[in-house]
Amino acid sequence: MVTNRKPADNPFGEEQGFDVYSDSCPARLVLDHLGDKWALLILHRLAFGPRRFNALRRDISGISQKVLSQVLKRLERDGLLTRTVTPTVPVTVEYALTQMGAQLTERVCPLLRWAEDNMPAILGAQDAYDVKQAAAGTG
Amino acid sequence: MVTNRKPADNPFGEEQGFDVYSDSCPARLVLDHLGDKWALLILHRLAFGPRRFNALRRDISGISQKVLSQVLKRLERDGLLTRTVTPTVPVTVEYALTQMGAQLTERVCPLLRWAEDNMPAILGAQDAYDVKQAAAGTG
DNA sequence: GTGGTCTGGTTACTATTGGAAACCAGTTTG
DNA sequence: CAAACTGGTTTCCAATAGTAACCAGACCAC
Repeated sequence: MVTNRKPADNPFGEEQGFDVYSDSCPARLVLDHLGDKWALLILHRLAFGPRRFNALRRDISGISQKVLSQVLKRLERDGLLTRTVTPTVPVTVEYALTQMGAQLTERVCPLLRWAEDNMPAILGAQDAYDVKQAAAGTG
Repeated sequence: MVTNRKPADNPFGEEQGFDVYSDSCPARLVLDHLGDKWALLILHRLAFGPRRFNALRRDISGISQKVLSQVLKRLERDGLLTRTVTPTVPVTVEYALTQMGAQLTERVCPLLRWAEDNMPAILGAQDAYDVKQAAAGTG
């Protein structure tokens, strides 16, 4: 059941049948998966080209095997990447973006770039906020 | 302490000092917040213009007061949005994107648009995957 | 003046998830 | 036989997410 709510005050007017604001909309399912820093990092990393499990693990410092495994499985289920097992010895498993995954990643890259570029401003904002909060608590 | 690791096989060559792949990089902090479907939805919603607490709550079906409150606070701390309390009666609290938040949201919108546009393909992929998994389990 | 509604939250409590570390299985190397 | 590579799964605990209830101030109806 797809929702078709189109808010009257939506200046974008771009909805085409799916509405992420509705909790019954399947687009939320994607968002649930994207709402995951690891997924964003993995997609972005695979934009560099296909990559094997342990290579990804080493690339993305801080991710655990379990989580990497889980997220890769999710992304594969979503059709965003493919998992290719090559029966070499030891077995090698290569992950690569599908065309759909590549399209999505095109939208993800600017986001990560922005995050990298704007870190100083954000850290400054956090600092200012914390100072203000501390002052409010003190006074 | 900012990491400067620039993988040799990075075909983008776009890093400018921050590296989201490193767990010691502050850019991860942003990603931690973006890695949150609610944050993405809220930012996208505020792109439509300033909005009050309960308006957002009604817009984004499924979000609870607690989570909305938490995420708004986080985004405010990051300097992505402002919280303006107007001492009317009852008190009204308006949330609006900062310039920085608006910039980020520009990058978020294509993502949500893509999610909406590509739902059929993703649902199809999920279905195919599940069928394949079930068959593998049966056989 | 008592109850209900609006505003915008906070506070329990619980279910789900996230993450660190251990373990598994196959093969090669020492 | 042990170690290390491959790519995971399992176990356990802590953190988080979500549900529902409660709070506080001011308005309105009665």
